[in-house]
Amino acid sequence: MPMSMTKKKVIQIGVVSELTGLSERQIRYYEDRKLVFPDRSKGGVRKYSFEDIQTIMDIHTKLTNGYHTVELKRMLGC
Amino acid sequence: MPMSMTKKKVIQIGVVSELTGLSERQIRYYEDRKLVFPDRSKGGVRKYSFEDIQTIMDIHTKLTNGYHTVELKRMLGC
DNA sequence: CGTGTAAGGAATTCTGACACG
DNA sequence: CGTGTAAGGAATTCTGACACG
Repeated sequence: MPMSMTKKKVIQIGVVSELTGLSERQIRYYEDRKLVFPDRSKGGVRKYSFEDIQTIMDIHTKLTNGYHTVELKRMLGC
Repeated sequence: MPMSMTKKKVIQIGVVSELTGLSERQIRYYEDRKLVFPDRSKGGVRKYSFEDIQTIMDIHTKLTNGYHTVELKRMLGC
């Protein structure tokens, strides 16, 4: 039953921003586009996992390569 | 050069409190006693690693077993 | 000694919107 | 479309102190 560390949602957006080099705006936008799914604290603060950070960096790379968020969403279940 | 995830200081005290079941007061006290060494954000907010969380739980267990923080500090370099 | 708490301030995050295009 | 920004409020964290003992 213990969840692997990579999937534990414990990191706040400020740290994610530092680790990825992306703006909080970008990170929140990817969530808006249904590409990342952070948890929320009782107060509504977003919590990400290390896996989410990987995903976010991947999203940004693909956007840089010309993809659109809608296409990335389609690619999800593959 | 990449640091292992277990040592990345990215978790704030609120989450550490949830994961360990300890109060923030207790967690801060262990730092005061030089038993844990979180990083700090520019604004002074504490950031812990998964390894720190292990350490904190271990400290609390030992305190429960009758040890004192001073003794735990001595045990550190062994 | 190790921990609880009330106190006031500061850092961090949140949302919705306007902007560009 | 994807991202920047200013705006105001809310959640979270910080420190130093008093308390018990």
